[in-house]
Amino acid sequence: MLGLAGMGSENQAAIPCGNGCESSACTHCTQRALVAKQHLFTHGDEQRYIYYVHAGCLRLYKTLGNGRRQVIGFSFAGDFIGFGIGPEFPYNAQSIGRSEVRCLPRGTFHRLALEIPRFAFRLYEATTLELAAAHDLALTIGQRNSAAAVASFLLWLSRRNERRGVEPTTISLPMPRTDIADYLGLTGETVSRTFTRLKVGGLIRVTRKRLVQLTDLPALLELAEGMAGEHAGYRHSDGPRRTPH
Amino acid sequence: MLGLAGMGSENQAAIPCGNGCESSACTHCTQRALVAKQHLFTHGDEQRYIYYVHAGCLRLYKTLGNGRRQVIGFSFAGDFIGFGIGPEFPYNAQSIGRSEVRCLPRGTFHRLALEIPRFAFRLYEATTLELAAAHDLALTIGQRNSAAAVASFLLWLSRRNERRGVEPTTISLPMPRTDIADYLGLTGETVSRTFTRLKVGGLIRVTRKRLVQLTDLPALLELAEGMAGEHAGYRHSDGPRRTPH
DNA sequence: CGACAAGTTGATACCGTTCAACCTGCGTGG
DNA sequence: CCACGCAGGTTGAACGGTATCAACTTGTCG
Repeated sequence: MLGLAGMGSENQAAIPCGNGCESSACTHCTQRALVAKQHLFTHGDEQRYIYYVHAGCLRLYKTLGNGRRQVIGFSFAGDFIGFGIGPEFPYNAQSIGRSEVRCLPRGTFHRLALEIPRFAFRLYEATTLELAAAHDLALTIGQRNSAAAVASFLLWLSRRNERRGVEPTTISLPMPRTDIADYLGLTGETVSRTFTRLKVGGLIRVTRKRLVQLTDLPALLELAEGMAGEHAGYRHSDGPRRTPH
Repeated sequence: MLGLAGMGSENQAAIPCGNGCESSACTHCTQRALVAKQHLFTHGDEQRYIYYVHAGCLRLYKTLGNGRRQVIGFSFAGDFIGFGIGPEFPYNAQSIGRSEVRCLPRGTFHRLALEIPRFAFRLYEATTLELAAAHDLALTIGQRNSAAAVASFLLWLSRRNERRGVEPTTISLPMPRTDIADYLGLTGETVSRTFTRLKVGGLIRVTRKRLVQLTDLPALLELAEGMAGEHAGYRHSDGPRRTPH
């Protein structure tokens, strides 16, 4: 019903729009193609549409007055962007490479929500999943060290693959290192260094810079929880420490 | 209508329950009194109720395998706790001091949502506000240094006061320093040091440890945005630096 | 009052940042 | 087709903000 079937991502709300976006909400939708680094919208823009990513990948981010940037999420094909009720977008959405989005007029979207309870309930559900993802992000940024943060990032993408029936140990990273860094509250250099340490530790294998193979999932899981045991491949530097961070 | 009037907090969804919780959702609600440090629920508990904080203050937090804790929010009187659709709570809710909550059976809550579109839409709105707060938290933890983080925390409480018609320059902190620390991704010691630096800088005045007066809002706003100008009271240590953090 | 939790302050260590140099890969245009 | 250019990525050295550990002070509640 409604063409809003299930959820896909835990990061961006994902309500697959059926085969080709033929849901009732999509009746009057327009398309938009974006080139690399082009913004779909920026912080403060009037919220006119809710977007559905048909192809490509976007980064969602907020900035501070001094220019520092926090990536708050990535939107992949099949994800929705722009749930929210304020008059303006509270963050920026920018295409990473080339991408294609469908624009659903906010008005009809919300009218449907008020007419059809199940529809509104689905919006509630979807937002709830995004909220859980945002809480996980806070946990990662605030409490995980660089290794744990990168590990949990990779595992997140792995679980995402799994949910979509894709091989969960081979991961493609559409985004540059700096995006991963600004997502995890680190710098590009630190992310790069962490990748190589995971690599020499035998936990991952990197090919073509945007392709990663997870070769030791149990170790990655332990790392992500901050339980960097002595047994497995990865050891932080030299000598054990009390409480790393 | 419905007894669900407006929003109160940007942190926890706040739909004031009217005067005394006489909304239709509250028809069969039960009460629960909590003492200091008592948990309302913990991570993994079955989600049976949605809670309404009638008095007191709770901390919501998640933990890592190694024991590190991330506070993801504070729930004050008038806030709701426990929106979400999964079978289990994805975080812990613990009373800070003494508090009192009303328990709304999740089933009737969701049944109402499916029967009454406006109700479901309100849930969607409320969750959306929580999501924005979670994104702000990620920005704070990931990109603000300790001074900026504490400043934005105080300003958040100030705005909260303002919205409730309370004096926005006098702030009470029901939570201990360690909670603020785990909320901002810092340690209690760092929070304490930051408070005293703000104090000697003349930006705040601290009385009785849980009461703060904001004596220089413009400077706090600049600090929170990372634009620690040379003019105002607060200067980080000695000598200017390129990009602090 | 007395005990214990919470908060402050100090000394030191270190993880991640910063700055810088270099490498790599890919798209563009001569 | 190769040369060039440049963004993205890696690696190194040094600095510094924050964590850690520890001692002490303050506040609070029974």
